Amino acid sequence: MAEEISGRGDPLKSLHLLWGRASAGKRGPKSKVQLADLVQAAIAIADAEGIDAVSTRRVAEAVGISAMSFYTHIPDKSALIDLMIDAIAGGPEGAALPRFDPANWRDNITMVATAYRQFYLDHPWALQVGTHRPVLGPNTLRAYEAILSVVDGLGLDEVEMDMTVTLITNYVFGAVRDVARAASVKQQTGMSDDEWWYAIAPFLETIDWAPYPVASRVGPVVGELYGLGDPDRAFTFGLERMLDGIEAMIARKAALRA
Amino acid sequence: MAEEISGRGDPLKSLHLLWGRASAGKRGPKSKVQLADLVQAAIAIADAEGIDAVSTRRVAEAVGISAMSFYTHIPDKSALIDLMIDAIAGGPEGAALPRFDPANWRDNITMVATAYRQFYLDHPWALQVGTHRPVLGPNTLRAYEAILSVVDGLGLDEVEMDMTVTLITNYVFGAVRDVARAASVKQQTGMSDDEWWYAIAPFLETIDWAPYPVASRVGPVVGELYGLGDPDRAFTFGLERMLDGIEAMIARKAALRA
DNA sequence: AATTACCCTTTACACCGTACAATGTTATGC
DNA sequence: GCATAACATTGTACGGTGTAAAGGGTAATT
Repeated sequence: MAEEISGRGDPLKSLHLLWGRASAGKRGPKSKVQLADLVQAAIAIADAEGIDAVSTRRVAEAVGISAMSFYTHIPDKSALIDLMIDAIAGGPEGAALPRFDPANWRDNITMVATAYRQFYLDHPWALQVGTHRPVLGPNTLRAYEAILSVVDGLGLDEVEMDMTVTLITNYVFGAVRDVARAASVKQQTGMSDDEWWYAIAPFLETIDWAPYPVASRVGPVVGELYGLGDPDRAFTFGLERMLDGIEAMIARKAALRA
Repeated sequence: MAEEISGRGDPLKSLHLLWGRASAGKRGPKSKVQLADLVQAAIAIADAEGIDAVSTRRVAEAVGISAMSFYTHIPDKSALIDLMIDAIAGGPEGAALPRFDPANWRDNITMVATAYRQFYLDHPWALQVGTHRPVLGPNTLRAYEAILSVVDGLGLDEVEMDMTVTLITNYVFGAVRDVARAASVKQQTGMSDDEWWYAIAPFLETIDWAPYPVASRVGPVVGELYGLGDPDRAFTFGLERMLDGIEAMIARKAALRA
């Protein structure tokens, strides 16, 4: 299994585990470990060494059970991934959602987008998990509720709200990918960005740049100022453009109503 | 190797292969296969069955050489991934870049963004490849040149141009992820979205939706109209918002100059 | 003719996810 | 009290992965 894909196994089994509806097991011997132990161990491994290091064998060993005992608690690896995703979506602890004042919608979106970005920066391995089919766990749902709330009360209809949320999450996902991946690539290759550029620089000088006039003009300027680019600044820049675009839509709808 | 990461092995080896500077081998017997044969075979497998199905053994077998013979041509799997990415970045055939008229910049960006999206839709496995460190092959560079060109001549400085390109590519990447992933998930699970929803629907009715008021209001409306959502419409919607945001920036800069 | 450089191959290792069967443990029904 | 059903845990095994190591064959160079 090369790529981790959430929602791969029997969806119902994952859902039952996500919502704590596992049958619990009355008859046999007590479990040596809890479901949450396995999930936390897996997250710890992923945070420390990346998602690649998370194998069923390693997780089982980490909590002190044998490789196959893992499957007593979790039906397959994709269910483990689902549980990991929902667990980290919970954030540090189940804090109540703040009340968002629509009047400050720009600040609200900025706050939510930044938090969403931080989520991925804290657990960059989550980027590598395919989440087309949403992990419908309690924490994931709460995150969706939060981001929907910040576009509520702006005069948008339901479909526009959903598409605006999609716009925001899509942008954040794309924007965080580079910076988070940087860490994981370095982890796996043991080579920093600077070392990498230094290694390939001599070769780049042998390339004929004539077919790439704009790139050869822009590239050096950007590189000199920011190295590989300043992810924080690029994120803020893109977010501002997006907010301006959303503002134009809100203004247009308000004008229509007047 | 669970996740494919480009630029993992010796960067110089990949670069030499990308630019056709491989030593070619004068002394020994003729190669039974060409480098391009291996790359094309790997792409065919990935297009048909996803990146997971691409293993060095299968690629070697597909072109008629033994498993280890693969390593005569390509130093390791990450180099193969690099070559695959650059090969598909070339598009159908090396067509010359169109001249972009800055006056039609909205159309230009739309065209490039749509083409970039189509690139991922044609080869969804490319989404799963970590590309933090760019694959600096000729075709990839040409694609970067193209997208930089459409933000050239708009009155932006080099850094703004780069960040605008980043904004666009980030959005497209995020936007295409869902729809492309849908195909790959279905491929791996053999379950369509409808089947999936049908399977989990009974469970969803047992959930207490009170903590998720906005989601439970928006979700059904969106779902009824579009099922899991209309990716094409969502893409266009987000792109329009982004263009509006870029337009505001261009106007502001023009006003400053006046 | 000898050497050298190169392509191809077989074998092997350590890892992966997990199917299967066996063994041990506990709460329940009689 | 005891048989039984339900459960947890375990070792073994299979087919897959990337690739290191070593050896055999072939063709151009010396």
